[in-house]
Amino acid sequence: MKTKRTRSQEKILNLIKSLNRPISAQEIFMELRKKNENMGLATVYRSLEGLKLEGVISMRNLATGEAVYTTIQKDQHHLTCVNCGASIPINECPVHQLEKELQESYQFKVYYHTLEFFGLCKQCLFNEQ
Amino acid sequence: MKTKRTRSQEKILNLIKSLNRPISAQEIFMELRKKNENMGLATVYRSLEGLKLEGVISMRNLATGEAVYTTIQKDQHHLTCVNCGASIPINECPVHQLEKELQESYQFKVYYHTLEFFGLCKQCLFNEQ
DNA sequence: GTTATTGCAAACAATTTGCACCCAC
DNA sequence: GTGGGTGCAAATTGTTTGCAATAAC
Repeated sequence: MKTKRTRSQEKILNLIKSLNRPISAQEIFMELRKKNENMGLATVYRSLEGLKLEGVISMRNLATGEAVYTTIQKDQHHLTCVNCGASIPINECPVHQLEKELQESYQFKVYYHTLEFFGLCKQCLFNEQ
Repeated sequence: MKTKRTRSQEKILNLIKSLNRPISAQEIFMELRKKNENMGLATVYRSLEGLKLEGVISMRNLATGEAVYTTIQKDQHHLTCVNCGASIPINECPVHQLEKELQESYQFKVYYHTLEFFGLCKQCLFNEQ
């Protein structure tokens, strides 16, 4: 929607693009500090808000409730263990066709989707008995 | 895994079962209070933790970060608007087969999955331009 | 009597807000 | 000079923890 970005948004977007892992707002704050590109924590949150709205980054909540951000990577999903919180990436994704259909039937512009499986990982399954 | 539940867990599970909508921990606390089945907020959280581990309830995070709980309802997914936060339920779900395969290939006991689409709803799409 | 469960209040952590300052145009 | 963008600190909110009191077996 909006086209012009603030300097802070650019810095953050660059950082996120340069990583290939999800990163939390707090981590972004610290990473930028390391690079001497200091920025207030509030600004980090405000910038993420804008980028999210623009549809260039995705957000998901970890088992801890903490939110992490990435550039929109199609079809990177996870198995999350409700016991230990482990997050195992998987590659399969069967929702392309559905996404297309939803856009039309609901007139909803889909930026991305999250698909997460919750349960017990191999280890916890073993330890729990 | 565990079979015996605490009294608090039973109360909460009953409440959750009696609703057919997701409910937050805070709301559970207040609902129980209304029913004169008072319970400390900490106990609510501790009980939910146990039920989650047992695999009888599912948890998902709203756009606000707040966590809501339901009995495990197969295939109740949502379109979530990144602008206004609206959460539109949909019925379609194309991941059954995959879920089965994942259980086997990762030896991960899947309790449930979440599938959420993020983007702009009809209204916000319209207002943003 | 021993162990698990609970309530309360304090602690915590992530996020948001208020407000004064500042920089770009 | 005006307005959006920013930093800082305080406020808010959801959740977790410590501990003493209580209930279950």
